[in-house]
Amino acid sequence: MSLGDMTNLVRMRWEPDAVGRLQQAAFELFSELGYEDTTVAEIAARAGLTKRTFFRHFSDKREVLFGGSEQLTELLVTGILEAPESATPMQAASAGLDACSQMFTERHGFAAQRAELIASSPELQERELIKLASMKAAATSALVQRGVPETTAELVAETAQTVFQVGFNRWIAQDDPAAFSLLMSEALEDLREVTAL
Amino acid sequence: MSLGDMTNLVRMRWEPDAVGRLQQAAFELFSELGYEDTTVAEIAARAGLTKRTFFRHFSDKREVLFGGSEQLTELLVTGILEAPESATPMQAASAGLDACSQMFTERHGFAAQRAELIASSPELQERELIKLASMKAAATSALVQRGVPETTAELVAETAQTVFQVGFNRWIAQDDPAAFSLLMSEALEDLREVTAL
DNA sequence: TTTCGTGATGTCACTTGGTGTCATCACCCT
DNA sequence: AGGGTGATGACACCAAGTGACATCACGAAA
Repeated sequence: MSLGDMTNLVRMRWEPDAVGRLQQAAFELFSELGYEDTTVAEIAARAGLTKRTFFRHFSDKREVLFGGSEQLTELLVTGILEAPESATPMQAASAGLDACSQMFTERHGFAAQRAELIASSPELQERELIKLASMKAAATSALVQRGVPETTAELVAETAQTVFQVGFNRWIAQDDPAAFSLLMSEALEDLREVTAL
Repeated sequence: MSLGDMTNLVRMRWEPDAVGRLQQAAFELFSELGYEDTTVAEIAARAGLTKRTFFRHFSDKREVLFGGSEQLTELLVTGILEAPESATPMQAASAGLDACSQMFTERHGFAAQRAELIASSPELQERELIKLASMKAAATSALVQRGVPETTAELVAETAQTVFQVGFNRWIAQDDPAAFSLLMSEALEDLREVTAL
């Protein structure tokens, strides 16, 4: 089988990083022409590839915009699992969100652009929502792994998603990339106040 | 063609209720063959129509399963708006959920079947999620209409969605169709406990 | 009764997302 | 130099949607 493949200085065959080129081309074209008016063939052409190759790297047209979601899920899950044993379920979930803050802080501008693009297309919104749901499911099972009862875990994960959605919207609506964790905490605090009534 | 058809009040042209026939045919075929393995042409054929006519009544293949969502949204919104003026935002949102209980209670079996079908297909899950998001947006603006500040309204609507998702899952997992409102209340109570920690 | 307008449907051609299959080509290893 | 391997290209194909135009069933007016 393959032995001497990808060294870390990676010189892949042909032009390197087909995935990256496709993502870049797609982001540009979606921004220029709009999602619906961009064709997969156009994306592939700008990346110097063909339609068929696009679909070898991405399961569908939307997926090209959702590259980092697996890593983000992993950050979230490990953040939950590595929370102190004494932490309540909700505190563990918050730790999970905090563990994601670096990823977001480094890409404040990009995240905002991307969010705007997604907001412009129902198809992309649908995909975004199911990605969030998938992360919610991952968080649930991480909580269960911590010994939290299933029903509680589901509720906490659902609540964490609420906190994230509210906090994220506030985060991209302001200028400070580093405010991520703070805004998440504030969102949770506001949620407590609102449900208390 | 058939003249003595079944309508007792309204006599539509050709066979009556094309929309209903398409919904029925789609639900049957999705259950029999699965969503992905059912073709729009097949659905239309079973309803005695053509593919083109299907797309005149439904904007896409998924939409045929989401008929009642506008009415449900209206129930939710009027429930929120008609809550007593003294109600807190969260109480108003709960009143909105309560206003939906009749709709659900009457269709416990159907709702469960439908939920199972949706759970079987990512495409359908995406559509379900965006419908929920749309209802959340409607709830938000209803709350704003009540004088609730925008940020609070968003948070409350998001929280209400959490309550609904948890409560709904518990509702279809048990036998009593009438337990809807009760399960919603319990979900909110559980959420309070969990976030308090 | 005849005619006419209207709305729902059928027909057909077309674009695009997505897939299966096979050929090709660049690279690495022996 | 030759062989294996994995990424790509080429091509045919299916299904979701859409636009344009014809058609048909009705109700209403003449």
